[in-house]
Amino acid sequence: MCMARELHHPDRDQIDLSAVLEALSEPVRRDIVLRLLVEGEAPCQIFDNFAPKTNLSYHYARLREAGVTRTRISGPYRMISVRTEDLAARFPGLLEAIVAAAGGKASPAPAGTA
Amino acid sequence: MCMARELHHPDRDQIDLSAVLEALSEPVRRDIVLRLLVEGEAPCQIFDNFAPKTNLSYHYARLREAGVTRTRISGPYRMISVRTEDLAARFPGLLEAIVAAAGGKASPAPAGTA
DNA sequence: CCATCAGTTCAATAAATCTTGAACTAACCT
DNA sequence: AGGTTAGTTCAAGATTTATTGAACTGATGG
Repeated sequence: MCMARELHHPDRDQIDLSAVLEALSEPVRRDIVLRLLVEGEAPCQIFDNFAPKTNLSYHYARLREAGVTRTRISGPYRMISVRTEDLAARFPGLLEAIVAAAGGKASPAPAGTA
Repeated sequence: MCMARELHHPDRDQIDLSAVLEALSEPVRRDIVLRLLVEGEAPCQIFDNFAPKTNLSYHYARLREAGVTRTRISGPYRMISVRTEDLAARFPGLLEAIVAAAGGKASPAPAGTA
């Protein structure tokens, strides 16, 4: 019913390993993270060709609630970024290993996005 | 209906990142892997206090089909082990990072198992 | 104010996952 | 053969996850 002005993000210490692995086990979510690591902070719309909007919204929420991403409201946009420092502090090397593992077959690099 | 004599294991090259992450996102399965890394190859029964047998059997299958573990039939036992070399070759550093991340709150070390 | 744009929430459905009891298999022991 | 042990398969229910259309919110621009 309400659209919270401040979105919930878990504290660094509360980031749960199961939640992170689960979040990153989903290909669309992993592609989002991969792309964000290249782009840095970005508006959500850069992912509009990854899936229908309503589905993306669901995936954003899962990533955010798992502590993998941070979402900031900036005017009409949601700026999303990976919580690299928090993840590195809590689970050293984990994100790097997953990114490296996914690197070979990363996001399909849809035409007209670079 | 049939109980295959040879269990199916994916080839090293076919181990899928999503499947591995998904397999290791489950706490019971992660605890099994953690314990196996300490014990080396072990009969399944060492996990009998982790969960009901029928449930363990399900988790063994998921780990095996994801390419995380290998199961070998030895007389009346199933010997299970982690495919550390295959995982290291396919996804370098991934298993180590997950183990390190889980290390702090590893298996509950149930009494009378050491 | 009205329209639009970015993205969410709701509701409903489909699909996958988890869990367990009951019945089973295969190997071993006496 | 009969009994035991190790672990699986089947069937069914409970829970979770994924996906989508419709309706919404909140900010911006005419």
